[in-house]
Amino acid sequence: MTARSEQRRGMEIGRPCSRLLRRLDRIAGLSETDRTAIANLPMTIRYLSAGQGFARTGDVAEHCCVILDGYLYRQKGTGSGRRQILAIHVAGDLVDLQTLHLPRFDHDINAAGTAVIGVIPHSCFKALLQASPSLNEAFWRESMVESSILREWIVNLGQRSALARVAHVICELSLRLRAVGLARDLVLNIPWKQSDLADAAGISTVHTNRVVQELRTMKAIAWGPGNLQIANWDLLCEIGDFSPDYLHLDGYPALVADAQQSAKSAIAEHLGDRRVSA
Amino acid sequence: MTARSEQRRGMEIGRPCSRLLRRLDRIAGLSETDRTAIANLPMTIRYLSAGQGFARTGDVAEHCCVILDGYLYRQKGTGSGRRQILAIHVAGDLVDLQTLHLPRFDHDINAAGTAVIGVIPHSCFKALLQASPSLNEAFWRESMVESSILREWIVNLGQRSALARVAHVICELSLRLRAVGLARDLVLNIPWKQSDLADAAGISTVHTNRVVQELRTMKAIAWGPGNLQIANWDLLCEIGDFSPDYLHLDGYPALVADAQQSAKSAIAEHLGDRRVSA
DNA sequence: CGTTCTATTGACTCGATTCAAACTAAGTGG
DNA sequence: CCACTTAGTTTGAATCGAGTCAATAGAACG
Repeated sequence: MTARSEQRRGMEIGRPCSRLLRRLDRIAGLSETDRTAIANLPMTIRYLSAGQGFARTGDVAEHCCVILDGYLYRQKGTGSGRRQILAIHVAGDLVDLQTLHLPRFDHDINAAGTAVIGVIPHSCFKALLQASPSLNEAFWRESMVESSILREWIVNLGQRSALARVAHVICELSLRLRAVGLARDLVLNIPWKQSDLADAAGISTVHTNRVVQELRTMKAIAWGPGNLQIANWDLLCEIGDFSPDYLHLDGYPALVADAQQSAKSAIAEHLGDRRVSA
Repeated sequence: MTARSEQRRGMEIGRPCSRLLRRLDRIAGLSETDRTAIANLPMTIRYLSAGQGFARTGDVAEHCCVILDGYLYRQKGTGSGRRQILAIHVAGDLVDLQTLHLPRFDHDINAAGTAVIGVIPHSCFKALLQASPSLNEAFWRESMVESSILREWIVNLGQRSALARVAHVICELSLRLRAVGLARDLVLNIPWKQSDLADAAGISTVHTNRVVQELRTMKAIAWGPGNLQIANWDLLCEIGDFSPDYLHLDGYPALVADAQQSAKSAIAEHLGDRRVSA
């Protein structure tokens, strides 16, 4: 574990649910009661090592979890031994709301890189939902947005070229991180291998490499070890046929505009290249 | 509109929610109160002509609907003018539960062939959910199963060959129909064009045609105008890498076994003649 | 300093797309 | 009843995007 990730981690643990709160608040508008209810949820902090499994197909869940730091991803294997990444979850995401109502897992959940999660028993969650109609509503919304993202992934995998798929995944990840206050400067901290990106985009590892190189050549991204910088947000969106509607970030008025601002300064700062004004 | 579909329709309208009830009951076990509550939902019957849109991207929904007869499908277009079918809904499905919590559509919903739906105002639905915890639970489950299906589609589009994709879609459709008492004999009444199947499987129309022919040659299916017969269920499942877990049909013990039975008798009865009577 | 994991490259192959044309079935109207 | 239309299916040929296999280059690690 690097010193940097330790530091990040320490920062986060101080206010475990801050990112979750921020999001729910923007989505549904929480009352003071709701906020304290969430803050007081009995939560066990758990550290996951890189790639460690959190749930496996067939498991019966008795807990939900909040991601405090790092990434979790869902994956499913095929009969022929391939795997597909189904969803990527970032800090502040509530993973496994669905197990409240469908406790048996039909896919795996793993950590991408090291991650810190807060584990909360189902019983507490159910009590919370019954007690607060507004939280109930907020969680419904979260679930529906998750479905919406799944649908966009279907479009991505079904209709777009390899280049567009990869660009799209990066755009989404970036915007979702910014929605919880991360990656403001368009630099994403990603512990992903290219093969992970490949399994998310449904293309081979080798081809992913070629696509990444092409995105680099186009000066749309810069990919260093452990972090990925978006060098040209507009261009990346165009390549990826990305439009943020499906994320339903209604509560984030200036987020997309922000992105363009940051993109411009990022380009000015880091590259000095002017390839696109579209 | 053919005489036959009129007849089917007439049958169905008599007990509008029977398929829905059947399903919810198996999923969650309904009380008598719940059953009457659902049966008494104020519902406007609406007939959709083939291909007619029910909702369009950007619409703000004030109703949910139950499919009484026929199929509805969700679709989304890309920037380059292609479209992807995101989900297929069959009789008994509750479409748009999500709009209760996320009223703005981020995709279109259309009828495949003619369809009959029951339209129910959001307000009535919300009242229902508040009044009955068990129905609330049942609808949560329905939503979660829908998500699970979306995830399987992601796997399908991301990792499987064209042949497998098409086979998989057919397997799923067949099993979901049987779960509401339709297509018992493995003959699916489908008003689909091959181009629809193509957009669901994320492959071109021409290639879909070749795949369909291959499935025919393998004696896995027989596809006549307006109906599709599964000639060899086991084979089709194998080709499509299909395993029904993700449908969470826990309440349907003998369904899959049934399928094999019906398959055998269906083959026995119909093998040889190609235009099967529904 | 070798071991190991990941990224990169090159050559070859193959599945799937595209374009274009022919064929079929089912209306439609004279 | 037949020519005309239209929608959908089927075929063929050419092309291309992406996969596979195999080897090399770097980076990280103990």
